Amino acid sequence: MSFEPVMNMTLADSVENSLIRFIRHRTLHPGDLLPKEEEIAQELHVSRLSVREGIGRLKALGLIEPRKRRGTVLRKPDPFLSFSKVASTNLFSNADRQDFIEMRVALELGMCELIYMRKTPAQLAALRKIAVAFDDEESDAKFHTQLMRMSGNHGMDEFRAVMAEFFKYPQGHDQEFWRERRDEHLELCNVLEHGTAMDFYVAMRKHFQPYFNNFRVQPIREKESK
Amino acid sequence: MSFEPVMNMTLADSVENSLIRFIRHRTLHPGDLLPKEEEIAQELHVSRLSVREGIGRLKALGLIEPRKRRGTVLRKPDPFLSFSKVASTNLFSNADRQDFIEMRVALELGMCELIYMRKTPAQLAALRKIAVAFDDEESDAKFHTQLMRMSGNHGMDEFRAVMAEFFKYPQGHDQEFWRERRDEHLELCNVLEHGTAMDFYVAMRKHFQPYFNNFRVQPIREKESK
DNA sequence: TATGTTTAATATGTATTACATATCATATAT
DNA sequence: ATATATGATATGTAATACATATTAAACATA
Repeated sequence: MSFEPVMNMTLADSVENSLIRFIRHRTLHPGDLLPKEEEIAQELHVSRLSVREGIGRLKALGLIEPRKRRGTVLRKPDPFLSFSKVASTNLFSNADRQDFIEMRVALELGMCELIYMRKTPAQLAALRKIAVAFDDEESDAKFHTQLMRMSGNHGMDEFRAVMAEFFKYPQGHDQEFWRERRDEHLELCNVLEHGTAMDFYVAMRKHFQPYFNNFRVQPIREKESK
Repeated sequence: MSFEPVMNMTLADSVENSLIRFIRHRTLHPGDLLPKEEEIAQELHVSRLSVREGIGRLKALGLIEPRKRRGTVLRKPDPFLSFSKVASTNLFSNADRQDFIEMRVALELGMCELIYMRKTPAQLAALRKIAVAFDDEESDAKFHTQLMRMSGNHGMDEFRAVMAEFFKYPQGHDQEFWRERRDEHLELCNVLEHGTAMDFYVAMRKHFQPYFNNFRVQPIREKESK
């Protein structure tokens, strides 16, 4: 059994929650306006300062965009903006990073079928062009970026962009390794064009083998201190 | 061609960025302390208020935990905390939600091999117990939660918890549908225990067929206004 | 009519000051 | 050795005042 930390909310925290609830409960949409800071302050019986702190929080989350004279306007939220900010601090543990790498590989594998379903001749041509011009590690990233774009899933694009920070090839890269990657990329193009969806999955799985070699097999993990 | 909005940074925004850069550049770790608000204010030539706003932002992102008399202490960041907050506002568009559902299915599919690699007899037993006791839609969620836990990827757990909000079965659910799900769950247990990794993937892919039936096939998406 | 300019109103942005409050560290008492 | 009191200190909250940007309306210009 473990204990939860005692509730320790400041007014700003409380305002932050109130604002979020307000948005959901009123079913506001991007473009809508929040009430004036002064009004909110009166409503919640706190000073305008505390309201501003709460609003600042929502701004950090990318939920709103305060504008002078106009008011505070709701934005179409970017799901991965805050994740990107958090990631940029470099505060994640190695265990976290490993989790992300696994998730990234899993996502790309799981997207195989969507890519197969939605591929267009133009996109295939672009992919093949990248594969042919294969040069270095950056080309590899380009190839996979294009592949993910072909999934037609916009969130996937963003997620992968954030992941790029954590994402390096496990082993050092010699010429031979990259030549193999290049060949595999070309083969992936062929399979994607002429094979079945399952063929494509199998090829992708093979392509990711270097990662799987590095994934730990042990089912038991040390419990994080939290 | 489209135009970017003009740069419009407030002092608080600037402080927020400075703090993030500070953390990364000094390679601080969870548990470390930020300088006193007053000191930061002097350093950045802004008022303590602006510093507090910036600090509040980082708090919204779950990066820090200010504590009286002690100072502002860095936290082990929770990668999906802010995402969860954003999601709870219900501001996402339907297109976003669809993306998330696709990502969730993709993740679960892509995790198949990790689950297979890391499964333990105890976990398998627990999974089978859930499958046998299958009852309603909630049981279904339980089953998949347990499955994801077996991937040994902690981030995956959290991600799925957030996704749960968006995640409902596409069609309405009659008795027949749930009976089928139950049978498939039991079959998944069998395959996971006695089949190959590929067998398991195929079974999972089949299990997710209802979702794929709902995924659009058209490769072209309307461009969001952003 | 369509485009500039001026003006005033207004909501957010910033600073200053003062004080409240929680908590750590030290000293003291039992 | 444990418990209690005390003071120092960093964050939390409030009130006030003013700065600044932006909108909308009125007006001017071509």
